[in-house]
Amino acid sequence: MIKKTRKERERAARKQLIIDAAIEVIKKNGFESATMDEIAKQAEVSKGALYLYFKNKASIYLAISERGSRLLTQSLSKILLFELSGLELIRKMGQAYLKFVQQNPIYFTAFIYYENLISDDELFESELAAACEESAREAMTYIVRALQIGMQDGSIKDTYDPKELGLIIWGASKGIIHMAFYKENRNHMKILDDVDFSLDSIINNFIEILGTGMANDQKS
Amino acid sequence: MIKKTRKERERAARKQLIIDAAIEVIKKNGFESATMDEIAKQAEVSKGALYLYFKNKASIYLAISERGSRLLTQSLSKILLFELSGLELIRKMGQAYLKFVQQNPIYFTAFIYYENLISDDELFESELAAACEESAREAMTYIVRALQIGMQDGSIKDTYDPKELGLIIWGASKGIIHMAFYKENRNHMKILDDVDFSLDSIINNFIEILGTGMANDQKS
Amino acid sequence: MIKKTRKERERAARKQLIIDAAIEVIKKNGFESATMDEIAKQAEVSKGALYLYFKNKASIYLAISERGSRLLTQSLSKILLFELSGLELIRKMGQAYLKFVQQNPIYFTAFIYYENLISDDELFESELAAACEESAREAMTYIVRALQIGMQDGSIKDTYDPKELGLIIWGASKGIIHMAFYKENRNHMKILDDVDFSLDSIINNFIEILGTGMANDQKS
Amino acid sequence: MIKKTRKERERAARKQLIIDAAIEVIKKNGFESATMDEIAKQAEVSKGALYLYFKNKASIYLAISERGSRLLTQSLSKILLFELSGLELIRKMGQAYLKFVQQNPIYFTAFIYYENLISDDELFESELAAACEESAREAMTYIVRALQIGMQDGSIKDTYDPKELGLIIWGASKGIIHMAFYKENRNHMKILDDVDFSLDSIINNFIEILGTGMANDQKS
DNA sequence: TATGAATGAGCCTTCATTCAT
DNA sequence: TATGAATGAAGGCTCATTCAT
Repeated sequence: MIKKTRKERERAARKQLIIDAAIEVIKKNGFESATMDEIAKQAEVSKGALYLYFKNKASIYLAISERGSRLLTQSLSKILLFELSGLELIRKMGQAYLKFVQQNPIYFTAFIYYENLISDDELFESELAAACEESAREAMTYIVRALQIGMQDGSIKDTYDPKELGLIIWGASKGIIHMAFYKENRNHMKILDDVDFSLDSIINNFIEILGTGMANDQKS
Repeated sequence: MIKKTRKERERAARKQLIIDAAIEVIKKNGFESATMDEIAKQAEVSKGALYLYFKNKASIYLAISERGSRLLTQSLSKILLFELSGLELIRKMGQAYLKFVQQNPIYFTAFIYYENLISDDELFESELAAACEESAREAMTYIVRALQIGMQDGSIKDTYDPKELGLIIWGASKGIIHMAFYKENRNHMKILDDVDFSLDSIINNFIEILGTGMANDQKS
Repeated sequence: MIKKTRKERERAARKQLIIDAAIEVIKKNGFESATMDEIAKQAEVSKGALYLYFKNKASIYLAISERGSRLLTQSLSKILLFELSGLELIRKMGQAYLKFVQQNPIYFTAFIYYENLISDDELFESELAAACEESAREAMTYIVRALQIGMQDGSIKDTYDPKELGLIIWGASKGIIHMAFYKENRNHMKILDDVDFSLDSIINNFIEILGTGMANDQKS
Repeated sequence: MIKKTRKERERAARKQLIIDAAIEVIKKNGFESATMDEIAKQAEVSKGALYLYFKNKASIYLAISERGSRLLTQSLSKILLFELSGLELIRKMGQAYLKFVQQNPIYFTAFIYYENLISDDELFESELAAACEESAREAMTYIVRALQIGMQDGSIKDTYDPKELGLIIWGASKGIIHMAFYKENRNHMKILDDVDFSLDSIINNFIEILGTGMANDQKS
């Protein structure tokens, strides 16, 4: 029994090493130009071995996405442990998202690439894709939970459906962070150069706006 | 002089035809699988001619992005002509953005693809890339103008820097619309399946939240 | 001594199991697409074990041929036991050949494949190849015997050399049966579609022609 | 008009050159081990150019078969021009078949390989495959014609259906010649070593047997 | 300016065989 | 004897780009 479990562990560990290697290679040249040869070399493994652990190149990329989704979702899940108001939880989640993307830019790129990959039906029906979707749904649930908490503790309006609100926050945050991400990692996107504010400032202001609105005097 | 100008006009027209053809091809199979052969055939032009008008394949893709940026920016520019409050202008701009993406999904995909392309420095320094950036900056300016108008007419809080606020709106809208786009065009992204709300509802609510905030009773 | 013999018996038995497995795999997808992995799995044996019993993949294929040759030869050998005229024996042998191929199409395909394999000198000099050749020679001998019997009992002309005649019968039968085989097993070979006659009819007529000739009135 | 025709002629000529090259390569190492690289090198053409003229590796092989079928059929067709009895025509056709195979062994191997190739449906439905089938049918027709002539001039029994008889002759000849072919081209097939008779003798005797039968006194 | 045939580097994937355990 | 993970050479095919005409 133990023996089998050890084998499985080793196999899983090897898969992780390959994913690590793939990430390294992608960091250098991007997703499109990464080759199986390079990944194999980086992983110090034969090219054939890659196919022992992954069905094909796309599967490796999917696995990167899956790991990223999992890590991000884990990080969000821990925020719910804090004793904070719902609004504060949402704020913390936004910050966690930003931090995650800043520390793991490759995963964010993978998320974007993922959306291309799963146009392929076969891939879409794979276990890994299912895991990605499940992670995303889980992350979404944490956001909705925080919103529901906020609606109960009075920190968040209860005039919106929490699910729809969650979706809005999710999508908008992704957009903001995507923008922030490009500002930090590439030297293009000149629009961003006109504005000097730090990303943290932008994110914080974004969350504040989400909270209080940008309209003046909305009560009167 | 006139002769040369006519030649230039013809050349520009031919470029547009090639871009049209490329868009048609991409519509069928996506960016990654479009080939120069197909584009040439669709444009009813020889493959060699493609290189007479564009430096390489990436340039064609860049040109698609550029055209998309220009069209979107034009559409935003016209909104400033309306006699509306700043907040209303922003709302209208959001709706225009959504409409543009819904009617021209290919350009939106091109924007995303563009971000990949310009990792290549040589491309980044091209005229086309400059035009893209310029369009984006222009679009951004229209948003900032609308915000400034709103701050003057009192419909928008003046506690934020209009540029930063513009950036936030721009990024967040892009995120929301990206999400909406995938929900409409692909049948994956299971998170979205849990929520039934129409895109219009999501966008409108997003804009409303931007306007009024989602926090409850923040004055008291 | 006995111990060793048992080991040998077990080894031989295992070889047979592997051959069985290989045949099953080949039945599914043909010779060219059968892989050692599949054969090992089908044989419920490790891939490494395959190489304990056979030098390489070609050897397995050779072994299939060898078994086929042996079975066919056995079936021919039994015909000599009948108390029939030489001509009748030949007829019976032809029918036996047809029956064998119909019941064991895989062996027939293996014979054809075998002829490709033994282009490789190393393989050609193997024990298995020798066994194949020996079986074929044996089968040939049975045919020649039948012919000799026929020449003695007067049912077959003695104007031909029995060996040469045997060769002719052997080759021609193989051709007829090959054709018949393809007609049954594949849906191509459109020439065959123009003719409706049953295989049995063709074979029987072939044997009759061999016997009586197709020329008219050759005596007068 | 002429210009287009010339292009087409050049294209056809280039195709023939590639087929020539493929034949050369196959002569050296057999069908299975010939590679596109080698064929390209032999044809003094880039690998990519191969795919300009042929869809596939299989298509090249098919084209070899097609050329072989055409040549053989042409050679058979000319025999019908002779003023001979039907039986003599058949005999001449047999000899022509043998001569063809002796002079162009590669085509004969191609015929055998062809039967493997067209298991693939897509290939089977190709134009080239249709041409092969058509050639075979044409060859068959010539044989049947000769038989019909023989039945009219009294040189061949009219008790058989000419089509069925044609099929029998076709299949049997192929078998004999296949055997003869291996005897000449490979150094295996030890059965054949026991018999010293020349191929011509075997073929001639085969045709004679077909004509007169091997049975003694078949009238009584 | 226009053509499209030709190029050839490059990629993913397969699979027979080996070898440490 | 048995395993099966690992190897790595080999192969078919694609396609952006070039260049002779």
